[in-house]
Amino acid sequence: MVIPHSAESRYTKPVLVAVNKPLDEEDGLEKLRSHALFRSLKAHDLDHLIQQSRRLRLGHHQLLYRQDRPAHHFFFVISGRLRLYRLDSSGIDRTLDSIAPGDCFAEVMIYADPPRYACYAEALKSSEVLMIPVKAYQELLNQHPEYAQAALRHYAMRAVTRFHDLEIMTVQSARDRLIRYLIDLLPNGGQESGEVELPLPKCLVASRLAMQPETFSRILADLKANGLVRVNRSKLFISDPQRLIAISQ
Amino acid sequence: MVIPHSAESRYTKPVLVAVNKPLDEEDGLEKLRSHALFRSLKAHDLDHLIQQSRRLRLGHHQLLYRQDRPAHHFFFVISGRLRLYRLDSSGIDRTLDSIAPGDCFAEVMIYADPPRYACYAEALKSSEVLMIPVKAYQELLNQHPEYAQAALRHYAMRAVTRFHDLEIMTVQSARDRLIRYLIDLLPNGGQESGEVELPLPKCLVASRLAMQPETFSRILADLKANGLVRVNRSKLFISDPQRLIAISQ
DNA sequence: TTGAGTAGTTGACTTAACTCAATTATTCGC
DNA sequence: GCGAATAATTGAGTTAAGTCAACTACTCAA
Repeated sequence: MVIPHSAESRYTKPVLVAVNKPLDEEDGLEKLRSHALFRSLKAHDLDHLIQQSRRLRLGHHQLLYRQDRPAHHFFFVISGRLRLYRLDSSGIDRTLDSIAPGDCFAEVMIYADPPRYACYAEALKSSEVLMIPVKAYQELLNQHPEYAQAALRHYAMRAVTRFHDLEIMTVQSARDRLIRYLIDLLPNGGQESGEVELPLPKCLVASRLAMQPETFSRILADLKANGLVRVNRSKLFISDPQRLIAISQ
Repeated sequence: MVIPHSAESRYTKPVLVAVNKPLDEEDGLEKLRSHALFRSLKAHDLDHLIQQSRRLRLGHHQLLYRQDRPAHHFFFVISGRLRLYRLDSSGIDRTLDSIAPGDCFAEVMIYADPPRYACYAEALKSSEVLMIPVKAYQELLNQHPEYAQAALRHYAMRAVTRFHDLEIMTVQSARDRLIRYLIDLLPNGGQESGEVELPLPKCLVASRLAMQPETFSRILADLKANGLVRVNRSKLFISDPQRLIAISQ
């Protein structure tokens, strides 16, 4: 599936707009402080890191960075939502992840010299991110090696998350992949009923799950017809996750 | 697909056999020294770590560790080959990775308390591994925080590798997933022709690529009939990777 | 508020991949 | 080296999911 807007953004230089207002509590400073990567940092060190960072505003569908370009920064999402995707030689767009406020991201091929981004990152709606220089963070780690522990744990966890994503994708039927994807969106891993919001537009969830939008739509319609989910735009109410899990086998 | 031997090993306590012979140059000590996680270590520190580790021999299909069990060790492969897989509630076995001599592994859910393995690990043939206590490695990092840099890079790279694996799995056609998998096995990323050896038996490569063994066999037969690959047991000769890439779009 | 463009749905038809079954190779322990 | 067990291949029939097309429902920007 070729997504028009991303094919277009491929040829658009990202013009990044800085926001000069400093980060305040309402802007997610609290979320930043409590992020796994930063919560072990002394206030003074975190402040210094923030001072070396820039706050950016991204418009709807605006490109933040490109696959294979040198990666001098990583990012913290203040507001909005982004998606990570890769393009292959035929221009097919594969959505691989979505990023919510409070997340920190940038898949970087760290052994390349210079390190390069492993994917494109694009805002799904108007968003704000904090652009943190890798160098500044590395200097901080050099000065305070005890901080590296948190970074190590963060990356180890990320590797396991991707490993889990990979497991879902080895499920052969489109229907079962979708069910497992929905269950994973539920807070307690499907122990109790709940409402989930799709982190991506439906056509991109379909891309993420290696199926056509039509197939996604039909599977969801079928689950709805069987009383397994109630659908309201991008919000899905799952009344009985266990029943959903049961039919996926 | 339920793989008989793994369903069986599920109920078999892994009886790990220690090898008392110390690691020597022929046993992959050189490979261990040059591994990304260890090459920055001073000889003395690495020796101490090895002394705290145990060398294990694994028989064909022997289970090394189980998903969700406490993870007190990680592993370095001296010889043989292992696979990582997960089992779901219906007993379906999903092969997610294979591990070769010289690799270091253990996907660990590090935020769990205690940390737990994120998958099963099993020897594909008789193998030897070095079982390294996580505690010993962590103590080493505490004493020499500069070593954490290497670990951080290793995990960051692992996350990117899994991200790339995920990308392949978002390819919708079984044929194209197989082609991309083969291209990735080639040394230069498909720039030049070469022979690749499947790191897993064909039925497990099929599982890894979310297809049936029959489908795998038919696709390979078709590629062979079109002169795109020459097949000799688990060795495949790919004479023109670019042509293979071209037909996968 | 309107209209253009994108996203989502549904139907009809086609095809890739699955399933089941039978047969042939391989592997590995004895 | 033999024989049982597992892995791989091939055929035939079925089905899930893709494709193409038409239509509807949003969204966003002028």
